[in-house]
Amino acid sequence: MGPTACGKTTLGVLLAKRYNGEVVSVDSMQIYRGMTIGTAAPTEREMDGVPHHMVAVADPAEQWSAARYVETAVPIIDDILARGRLPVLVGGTGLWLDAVVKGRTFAPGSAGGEVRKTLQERLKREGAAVLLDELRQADPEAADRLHPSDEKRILRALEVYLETGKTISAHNRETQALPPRYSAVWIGLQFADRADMRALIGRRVDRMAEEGLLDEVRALMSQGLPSGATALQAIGYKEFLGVLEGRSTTAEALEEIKLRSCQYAKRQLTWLRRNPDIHWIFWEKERDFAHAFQVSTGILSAVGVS
RNA sequence: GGGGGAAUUCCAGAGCGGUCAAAUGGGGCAGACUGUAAAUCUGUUGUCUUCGACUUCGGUGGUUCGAAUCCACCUUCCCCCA
Repeated sequence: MGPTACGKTTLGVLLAKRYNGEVVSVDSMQIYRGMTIGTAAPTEREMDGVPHHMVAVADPAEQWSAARYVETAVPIIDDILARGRLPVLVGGTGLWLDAVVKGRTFAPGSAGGEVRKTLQERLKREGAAVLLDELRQADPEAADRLHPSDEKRILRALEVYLETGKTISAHNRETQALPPRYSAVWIGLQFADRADMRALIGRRVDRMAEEGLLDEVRALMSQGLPSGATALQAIGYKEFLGVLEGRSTTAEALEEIKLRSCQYAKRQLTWLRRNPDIHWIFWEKERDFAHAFQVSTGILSAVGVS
């Protein structure tokens, strides 16, 4: 794992080939169909004959979530293991990665549910402070932990309580106590110098445009996506949508995409950095896959993977 | 050639004699994160070892107890008339 553009896809395939493995993508946007260019999803050629799972398996109009991902991916991973092969999880969506590997469960509560709808309306009408007070009655622990501006999480915490009668704090405690689902070897990629990462992201975004990102966005929109679709949260798509609608120029959109991508990469690093189990490989200037491959196999053989 | 306007901390942009190291936004940096996570939220951002001290608001002088704020000149940029 690692931030965008760090070379996860390539290294993943190399390792899968070496260890008789199959790649399982852990990426909240690559799961959607028709978003190959903008999410830098692996192409047929990049896959190089290695089976890939959880890439382009979902309708972009659908609402996927971490929980749904886990439900779907775990049987696939188990199947790979049952066939005596090695699952190589490749991805940069931190929450999803942790949820799969560490075996965490999510409290119920559906996105389209009544409870949420009601809460959303109340949030709009009464404000977050009121909901936070209410949460404090049921779950003072969560209320203390949450920032008053963190509307999303206040809402969710309250939702969990109303839906299940159990506080989200209690749920989190229980799920964190569960043993990890898999004993994974974590390998992380990142640039030693942030400027090099930025440069590469810049080049990659330019290439996306050349490869026809605008057409991809147009095709996606012609399917009539709901305006709130999760897929449209993807960087690159929302910006190019603005170009299609004449709100901005291509040049402006490209700058915006580069910026957002760099910021996203930074957030990914923040998430990953707190995982003490990750073996980090640092790129100096250019990405050197031969080197990374060598280091990775060294790490893997040290823990007995062959 | 004549007339007018502007120069502010990384950027944009407030401030228009004291309460200004200087609003606000952006960017940067750091952090959080459990059914939207490529999303969302938070902190911080002149220097120094804290109370605090010190150096900043194009440049140089001046007025004043006191200036980013007033005056003069200089430099650069913009606009208008020729």
